[in-house]
Amino acid sequence: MHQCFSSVVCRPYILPLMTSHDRTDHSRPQPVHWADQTANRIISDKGPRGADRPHYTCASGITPSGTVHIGNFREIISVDLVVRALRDAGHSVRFIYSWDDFDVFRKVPANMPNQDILAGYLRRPITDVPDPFGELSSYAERNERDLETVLPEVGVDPEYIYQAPKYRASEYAPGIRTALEKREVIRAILDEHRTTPLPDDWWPVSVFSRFSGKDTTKVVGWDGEWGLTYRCEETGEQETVDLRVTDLVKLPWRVDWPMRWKVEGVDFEPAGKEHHSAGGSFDTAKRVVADVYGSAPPVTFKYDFISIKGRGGKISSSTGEVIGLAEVLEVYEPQIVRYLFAGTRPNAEFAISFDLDVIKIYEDYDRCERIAFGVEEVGEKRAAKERRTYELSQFGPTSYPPAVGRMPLQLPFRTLCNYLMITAGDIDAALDRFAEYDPAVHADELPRLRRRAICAWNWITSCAPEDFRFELKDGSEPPVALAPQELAAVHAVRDEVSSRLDSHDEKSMQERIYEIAHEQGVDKRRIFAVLYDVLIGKERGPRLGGFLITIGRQRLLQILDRY
RNA sequence: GGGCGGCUAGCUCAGGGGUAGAGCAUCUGACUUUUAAUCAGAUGGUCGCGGGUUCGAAUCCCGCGCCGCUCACCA
Repeated sequence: MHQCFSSVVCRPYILPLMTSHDRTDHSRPQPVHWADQTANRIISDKGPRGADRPHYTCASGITPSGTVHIGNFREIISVDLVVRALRDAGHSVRFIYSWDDFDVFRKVPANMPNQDILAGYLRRPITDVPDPFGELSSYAERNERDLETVLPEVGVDPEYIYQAPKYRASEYAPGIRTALEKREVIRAILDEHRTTPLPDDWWPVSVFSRFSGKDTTKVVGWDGEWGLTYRCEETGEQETVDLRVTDLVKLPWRVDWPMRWKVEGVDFEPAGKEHHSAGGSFDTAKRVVADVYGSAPPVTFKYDFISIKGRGGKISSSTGEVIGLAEVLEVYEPQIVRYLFAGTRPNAEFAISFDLDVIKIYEDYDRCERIAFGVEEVGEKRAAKERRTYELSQFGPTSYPPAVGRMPLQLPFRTLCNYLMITAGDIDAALDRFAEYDPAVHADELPRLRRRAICAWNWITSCAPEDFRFELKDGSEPPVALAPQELAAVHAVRDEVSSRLDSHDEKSMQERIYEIAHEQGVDKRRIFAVLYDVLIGKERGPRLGGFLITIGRQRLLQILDRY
């Protein structure tokens, strides 16, 4: 049993249930994957499904107050993985994603265009802020759409809930009224952790002014039922609204969150570490949902932050670049994005790398796949974990095990990069260079293979270190200056290529280079440096024997004929 | 000040009462040494410190120490 999961957050609600069955049932082994462990916890904490619980409800959500970045994505994918685990266990699940687009626009993010236009809309609900790109109906929708468009690419497809229309249609009016009725209960809960107590005239609601559109208002009274009176601080105007029809009132975050748990019947929702400490918003929300709304808080866990390695370092820099899911998908294929998150415990921080680590991640994933298919043998415990991680990384109709019934063709990332550099990014030409790749056999895998190739090429052109990159010459460049013996060696290589390249394999070609070095009296280290210089203008390069064969006779002669 | 997490091999981390683990690094060997290539093998740790429980503790309990994060505005 993981210590972190029995934190104070849930203790009052899980203890009675756990003693009744799961804890005492030793016949069933603990699942190896955190998503399955969480699913089990949801089932045992929340009880079996039944008439009043036809499905488990798993929730995620965020304020679309800016570009949704990869750190925010951790929450969504974490929920998705738990949803998968519940469904794999045979349960019906509702997966909701709440956009808090009735939230206030507090500051203009650096990565948005038309900054001064946006600045004019501060303190209004983000659903009323215009799209700075001038395409969609609002700033909120811009940020929502950007994420909603890309999520299906990683197999995530929640039911979206938009809070602005719900608030404006007064769907939450009963919840707001309850908050007003329990004003002092809420105040007491929030005050417990505040340095300065909430002022006497504090109310658990915020109101957007009908006169200014902004939330710079003050509640001046409540009639005990549906009538709420506020004053607009900007215009001095005052009016009384009916909660059942007004489109101006919302709950503050710490009350809004538990209210929605109650309304949607949320059984599970994780939260970032900024929410998950004593006095944090989850901590107060779980008390508010219990003491104000009379409902048990969801099962939860805390997820840690994501950092970025090899590309600026921060997810969201003040200079404007934001690393979102779309940026990660430029370099990592979708299953590997899932693999990154499925393979890391949520409460562990990790970095998404854009540097040389990318190669290792691809290799790790391919190994995981081999283990999952039993092609590579490891210990049973490790195998079980890798298998499950692999399963959770797959999605869609070709989910594990694939319909074709065999392990997908693996194109090693490093080799793929080399081939792409030789073909200057021509993906089909690069795929053709793989001996294992047979268009007739692998036709159904072509989209996936192409996707990997696109990622590899993106990585080479925008992330890979200079040392790694090369560009094959085309023969139009001025020849490299060489000593006579070196020139003779190059000629010998040219002759070899011209007459016998096709009869060589990687190894024999490599050996032939050594022979030529010996025959021409060139140092064996030196001949490699010379050939790399001639071919790609660098001192080092991919292992030469295979490299020459890969480049092919025609392109080699195009270059070598200059000598 | 409160809360959470970490402290295990040189590095990154897994393990969580029963002989201390992996990858990378290092070293040795192989491939007539070539992008941080591949293969075989080896070296390497008082599991932060101090107590306790136990036949047995890296693991559970108590205390302490660093390091980091987070809340105490807003969300």
